[in-house]
Amino acid sequence: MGNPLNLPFDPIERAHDNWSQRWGASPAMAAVTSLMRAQQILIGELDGALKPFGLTFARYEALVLLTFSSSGSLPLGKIGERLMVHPTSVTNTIDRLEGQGLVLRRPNPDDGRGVLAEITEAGRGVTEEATRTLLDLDFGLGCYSQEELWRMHEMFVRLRVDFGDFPAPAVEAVRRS
Amino acid sequence: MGNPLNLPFDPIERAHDNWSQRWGASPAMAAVTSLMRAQQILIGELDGALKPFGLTFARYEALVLLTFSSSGSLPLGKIGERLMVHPTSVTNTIDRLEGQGLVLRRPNPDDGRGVLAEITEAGRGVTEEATRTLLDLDFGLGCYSQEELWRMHEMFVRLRVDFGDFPAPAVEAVRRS
DNA sequence: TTTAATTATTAGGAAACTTAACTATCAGTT
DNA sequence: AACTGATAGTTAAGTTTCCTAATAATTAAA
Repeated sequence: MGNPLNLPFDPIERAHDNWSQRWGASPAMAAVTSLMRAQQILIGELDGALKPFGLTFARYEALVLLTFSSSGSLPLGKIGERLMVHPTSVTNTIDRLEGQGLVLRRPNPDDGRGVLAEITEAGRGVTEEATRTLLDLDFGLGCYSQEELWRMHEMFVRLRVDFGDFPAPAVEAVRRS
Repeated sequence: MGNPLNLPFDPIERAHDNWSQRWGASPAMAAVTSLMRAQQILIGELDGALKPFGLTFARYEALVLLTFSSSGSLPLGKIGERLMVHPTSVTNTIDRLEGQGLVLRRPNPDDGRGVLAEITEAGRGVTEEATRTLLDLDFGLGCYSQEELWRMHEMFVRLRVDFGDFPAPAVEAVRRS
């Protein structure tokens, strides 16, 4: 359902109009509904673009994260923390990437309980190609200007801080607005 | 993973900083990543709030849609169209709601192939209660002002139009900004 | 040192999406 | 009137991500 709908009207606008008559205008209801749809569209777009590489956006993010590490490897727990996904999802993600030869598991020398995921050369290659593809796509957000994108990002920072992802950033970090 | 992360830093900001060093600043990358996280937080919040009613946000939306209809019933296909979900997901959603006694299936008198989902009295009651709960929650968006929420909504309208959900709205529809 | 916490995996299940095949029925054409 | 093609809904199999809970191994703290 990431596909074009081609409806003659905006179903969210119409839902909100009906909603207003019973419960009063709720910009929050309109915003949350259209945010959900936007996410659905974008994940469809990104996953579609990554399909030729055998990747999903989640798996792509894991690969990119590994390339950021100087050793090319990270404990699985760290990966989950950084990507904000559940430990069982990390296991699954790394399972797949390992099966594709883009990553390999090694015991963590610093922690006998732990496991490192290490990106392979093939993994690095795929990451580069996939990144070029996504950049060409503007990550699906080509209809926005740079300024709008930063504004959107900062809008979400507020939400994420509010829900306890991390402490409110220092003021200088909001310079780009 | 809709839970608070309580990290000492913003993992998305950090990822973007690393990203910038290799591929250059990409506000689109930052925006899409934080949008995904925002969606994850919000769906967790909404589903959590609806759990006491035995609902998910998707099932709640289906109920609300039915209450909007004068007859309290709609063909399943229409439901999928309005909620922008896949036909097989509609079948599943209505299966669940029917199992809970909130909805019942009837043959569509106007189309021998079709099926109507009709909301029950129990369904109407649950919808009212659930709605009050979500309104109290501001749909998880309590950290924004009304103006910001409309701006956010309109931002997503642009994306949705761009991806062919529906034709660009007339200018008067953007009056609230 | 005993206890408690952490790391990762496994298993079972929910929810939503995808593709594909299938039944019925409708609608347009010849 | 019959044939063809499209539509409505279901079913099935498989993917993804989440959840809870249990487990084994190891580490850290009391």
